[in-house]
Amino acid sequence: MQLISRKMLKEESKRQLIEDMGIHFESQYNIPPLAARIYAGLILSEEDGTTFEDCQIKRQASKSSISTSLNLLLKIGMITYFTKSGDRKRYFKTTDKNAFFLAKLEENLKKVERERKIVEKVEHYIKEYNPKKHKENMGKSKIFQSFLQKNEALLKEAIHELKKINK
Amino acid sequence: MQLISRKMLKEESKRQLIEDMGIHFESQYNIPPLAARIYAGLILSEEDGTTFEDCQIKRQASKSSISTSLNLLLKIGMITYFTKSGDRKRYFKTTDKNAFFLAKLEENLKKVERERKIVEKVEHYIKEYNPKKHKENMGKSKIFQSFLQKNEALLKEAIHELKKINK
DNA sequence: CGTTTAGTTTTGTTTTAACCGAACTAATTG
DNA sequence: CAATTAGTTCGGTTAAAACAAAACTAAACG
Repeated sequence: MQLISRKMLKEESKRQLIEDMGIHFESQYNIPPLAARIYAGLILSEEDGTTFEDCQIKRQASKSSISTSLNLLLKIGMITYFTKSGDRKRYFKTTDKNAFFLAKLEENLKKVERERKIVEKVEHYIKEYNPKKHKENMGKSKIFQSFLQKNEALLKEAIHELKKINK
Repeated sequence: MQLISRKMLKEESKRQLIEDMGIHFESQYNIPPLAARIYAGLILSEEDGTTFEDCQIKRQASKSSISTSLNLLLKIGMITYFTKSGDRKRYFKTTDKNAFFLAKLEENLKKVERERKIVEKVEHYIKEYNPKKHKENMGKSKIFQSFLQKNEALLKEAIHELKKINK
């Protein structure tokens, strides 16, 4: 009785957690809902490696959708798989946490760099063609610029640290 | 001749810059393409305040779309407008840079906090129901955690600075 | 008080995203 | 080599996003 209730508790909290994680991953990694939940499921999975079929059962989705989602997750490097000899199935699992986190940081860095480039272009344009506005803005964006710089530094530092550890 | 070519250069670089900024704003602020380009246009605009009609002409879009877009930008606080007495038109302009940047930082902070909460929930679940995996992961996510913390601190610092200046 | 003006609202249209079902393929197995 | 297995591919459906056209409204001007 107590055991059953504990198991039900676990199932329910897992279900809810996967929903929460799913929503988070959707926006964080820009992936469709199902792929996000599959990924969440793999993170929480107790087995070492989860088959295509198990994903399908757990997510209650169609074969084609599972196929698409797994292939997407593979393509963007969020998951990998291994095989067992004498067994045709593929066993999927999340990529190494550090490797993935590194990829995420690098992407983040690119984003910040893109942002800085845009800001620079804008400043340049305004300076060139709208000097009045440029003078007004002078100094106003200092905090913004310095924040972007610090953020970039923080990212670079973390990336450096991770790379050092990984090899 | 030289003047014309300089003007054309300006128009072309403005057009291109608005496209680039548009794409950036779409993803950065999660707004539709047209709204993003309108906002970009307002940033680069030389006049102090741009009318509904001018937006329409510059963006070559329908009245209804312009209406929807401007109202969206107003609602989420990216733009404001002022009026001139004896003139029914509204003059739109971007909100004060610092105010908007502050809002952006605060949103960013919320995102990071949400992320931390999710990570905590996951750790808690794994610790509770999958102690083996938990032991394996122990320490592995240290860099990640510390990065999140530093990032949070950086954001909080910038927010604090901005608030101090703004009042 | 009718008409112009400035913008809104309502009702499509088009495009894209996310998913599914069913037919298909390629390897394996009895 | 027939049948099963593991997964892919190829339409098709549904829902939502982004925009537009045209009718509408509310103020204000002559």
